[in-house]
Amino acid sequence: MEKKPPRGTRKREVPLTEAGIYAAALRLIDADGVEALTMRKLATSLDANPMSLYHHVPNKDAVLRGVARMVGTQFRTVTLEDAPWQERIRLLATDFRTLAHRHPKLMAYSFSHQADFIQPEDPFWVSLAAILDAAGVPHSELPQIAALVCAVITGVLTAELNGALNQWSSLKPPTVGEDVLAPPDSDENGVFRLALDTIITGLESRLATDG
Amino acid sequence: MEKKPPRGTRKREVPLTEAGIYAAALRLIDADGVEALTMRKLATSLDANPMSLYHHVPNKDAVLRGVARMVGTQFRTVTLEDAPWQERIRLLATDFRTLAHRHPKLMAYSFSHQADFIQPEDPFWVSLAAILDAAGVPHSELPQIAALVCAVITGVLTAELNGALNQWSSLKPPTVGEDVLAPPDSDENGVFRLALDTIITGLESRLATDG
DNA sequence: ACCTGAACACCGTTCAAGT
DNA sequence: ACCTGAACACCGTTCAAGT
Repeated sequence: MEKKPPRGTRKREVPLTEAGIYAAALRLIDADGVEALTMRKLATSLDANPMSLYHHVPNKDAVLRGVARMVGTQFRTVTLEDAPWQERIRLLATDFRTLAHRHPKLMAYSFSHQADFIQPEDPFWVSLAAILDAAGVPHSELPQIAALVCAVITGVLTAELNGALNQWSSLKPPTVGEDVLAPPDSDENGVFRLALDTIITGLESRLATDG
Repeated sequence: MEKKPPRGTRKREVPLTEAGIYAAALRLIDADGVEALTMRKLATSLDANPMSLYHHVPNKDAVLRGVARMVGTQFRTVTLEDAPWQERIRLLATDFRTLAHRHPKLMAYSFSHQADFIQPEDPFWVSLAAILDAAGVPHSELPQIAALVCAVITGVLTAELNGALNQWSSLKPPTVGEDVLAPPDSDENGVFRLALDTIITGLESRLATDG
């Protein structure tokens, strides 16, 4: 048996690195939320002195941006060149949703606080542009249409992640009196798919009248 | 000329009240953002001791919720019973957008942090439910459809308020090389209206196939 | 009833000093 | 080059004491 060094002086097995700091921050965020992340707690979780972090990262905001970028990089989707664009956009959206569900606290934060979370070189944006192009969206309209799709997807996901979607869809229609109460946990999958189908149908009809 | 009392002991003309605290908080939020709001600064702006606030308000979170509720109460929209539901939903959305533009920092915060920001008795929700009912949405689907409309509107507004919409819609399509850069400030009005039109069209076609 | 000063347990970050 | 302790300028909130 080795003797454990006294608490607080235990040596790190791994040297402090930028990537290691982001990974530890992500663990804390997944567990307790972005607002509970503290440079001091982050350092403690790495067995480091709080001030040591500042040799690898300029400040807390950079940590949050770094974590968001790291997670964004993990996004993967398969490209189905031959499938209809409706199917492809559905797949893209659900793949993105899967990532959002893996790190809900971080993603909810990123959607609302980091306007540059989705970048032009990101696979999400590249795929989206390719799909809309394949669907026949004119180049002149493509940025606006892509922006609208992004906004709708992140908007519905935000509402889902923070519970608003669930609350709204359990409200009974206020005009009638004899309805039963909605089930305690209404189907969020359903509302997400509904939103997706609705904008896809809307885009379909826009493309039909254009061409 | 009256002699001003020395700095820091100037007497309040108005006694401290819950509503007065919310109003002062809103002024600070409009000016500097939610994250800059501090119980201590809030007290200073009211010429009060920081601790005096706690006799009218339980804590900072209650202040934020109170401010959000106060602003939410200000929402007004006219009811055009006779207009087609497409027109009515457009008007409801733009009225809501007007309110969001009046207090962008607070609304962006509320959308992402307060799942219960839109409540069942709020005029926004009541109007939305009435319009969808008039449009012929079956009662059984109404909560889900209303939730989807809420999520899309708040989602697009969030993206607009935090600048993401503008950034996304200025990205040039990544596949082509010879495009000119998008104009520095692309038309957000346009993207908002585009999103609105797209979900309205999507809903239209869903209602058509239902009936 | 309403207000207040002191205090507690935290923050992020700077800086001079150590190895 | 990397780490660290002390310190600074803040936070939200509790509590005992004042009027």
